Formats: sequence, C-alpha cells, structure tokens
Amino acid sequence: MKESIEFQTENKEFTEECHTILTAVSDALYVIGGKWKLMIIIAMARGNKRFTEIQRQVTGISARVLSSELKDLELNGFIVKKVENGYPVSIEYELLPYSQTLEELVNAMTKWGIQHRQKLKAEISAKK
Amino acid sequence: MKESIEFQTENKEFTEECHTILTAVSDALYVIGGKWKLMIIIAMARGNKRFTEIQRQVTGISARVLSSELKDLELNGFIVKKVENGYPVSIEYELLPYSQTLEELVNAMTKWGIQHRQKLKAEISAKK
DNA sequence: CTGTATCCATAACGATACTG
DNA sequence: CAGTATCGTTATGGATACAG
Repeated sequence: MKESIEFQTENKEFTEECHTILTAVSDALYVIGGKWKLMIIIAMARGNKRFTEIQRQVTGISARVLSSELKDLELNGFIVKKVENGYPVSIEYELLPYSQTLEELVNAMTKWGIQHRQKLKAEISAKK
Repeated sequence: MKESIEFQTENKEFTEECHTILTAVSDALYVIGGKWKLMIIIAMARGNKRFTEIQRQVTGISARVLSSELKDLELNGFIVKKVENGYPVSIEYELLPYSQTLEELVNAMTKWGIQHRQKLKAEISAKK
C-alpha cells in the first residue's frame, strides 16, 4: 500500500488513494486526537503513574479533564488502572503494550514540533 | 537530543526530557491539531487545489469551517492562495514547501490509523 | 490522594441561506 | 465557484467545591 504524501497531478487512482489516507488519518485523530491524549501517554511513558504525577507533568490539565481522558485511554486499550489494596489504597495507571504502537507517531510529532519552534524563532529574529 | 518514547524507571533527567517532549508535541498540536488541518493538507497534496475540490475530498467539512481552516493554514505558512485574474476569476490554493515537512508525521499517522482499524476489526470478529 | 459534581464560559461545528 | 452571515447546538474545558 502506498502511503506517502506526494505532490503530483490528478488522476482517478489518486482520489481513491487519497480517500484511504484521509480515512486512516481520520480514524487516528478520532482516537488519539485532541489536546491531551498523546501528552498523557508521553508523560506515562516517562514513568508517571499516579494521577497527581501525571497532572503535574502535563501542564495545564485539570483533574476533571484528566479523569475523563484516562477513562477514554483505558477504553481504547492504551492503559490500565491498577488498584492496590492497602492503607491507604494505592492507585496507579500503567501503559499497555498497545500504547507502544504510537511510538513512531509521537517521535514524528516531537521532531516536527521542535523544528517548527526553531522556524518560528528564526522568523522572529529576522523581523527585528 | 533523545526523542524516543521509552518505558523506564524515573529519575531527575527524565522529568526535564519529558517536559521538552511535551512542549514540542504541544507546539505541534497547536498548529496542526484539530479535526481538519492535516486532512486538508493531505487532500491538497493529492492535487486538490480548488475550494470545492477540497471540500468534496475532505468528507464532512462545511464551507464555513474550510474557509476558516484555509486562512489558518495560510497564516502558518503551509499554503498560499492564488488568484488568477480572468473570466471568471480562478482561485487556487497551493501547498508551500513547508507543508512537506509534515510528510513523516502524516505517514506515521496514516500507518497507525490503518493498523488501528485492523485491530478494531479483529476485536469485533473475535467477539462474534 | 484520587477523583466527582456543579456551574459556567468559550470554542467548535453544522445547517442554511445568501452574495458577488 | 468561492465564499460570508447568521443561528443554534454540542463539545470542550476551567474553577471551585466537595467526597471517599
């Protein structure tokens, strides 16, 4: 299957191929789109397991939103909530193996975000 | 710079590194996040240049939203609006070279979306 | 600590109609 | 064809308080 984004003239095959790609990207955005989901997974991949830890690491997220996002992520098979009985009860969230399938995507986005910030910085310097 | 998402024990360095990654991803999401921007760029990379063409290809987008998104994309240096005087006036949107920097990200997302859909299909089959 | 409940503000979006 | 205007709806998220 051809997946590269390319610049080319139109023909009938491209419309179908384009549709395939758009559907795939739409599927992905549906599950991991939005402001927080990838960031939560990244924070967890760095060892943050507790609710408060994650909230501290993911700057700006409120408890209400974090709670809701964690439920979504659990439903979609990225994480699991583990409750350890004891005094007090200890609750940890853990990444499931499926979250590792996002590694390439996260790396690509990180790389792009870094270069984009550098581009903006360069543009601002140029204007002075 | 280390950018991989990995599963490891905590230490002081990770917190900083995590913050770097989260900032980068947050930057990226700010510019290309949301439901439509990547899809519009993909449609355009497949040769769609006219407003109506893009709207037809990006299923479900309204004229109002497309218009607004195109303005954002132009502001951020991804596309340019070209007006050819003539009868009637012809308007085309073209990708700028900067949009090609998204290729790796789009490929990763496409790949992930395809495998995710297959995973869902497999799970549904398994339940029957 | 780990959330939930409530309230409120804003953003995002869809539908429709309309203009040059 | 390429949008804009208007309206209404839903989604999203922040703030605060509160509960187990």
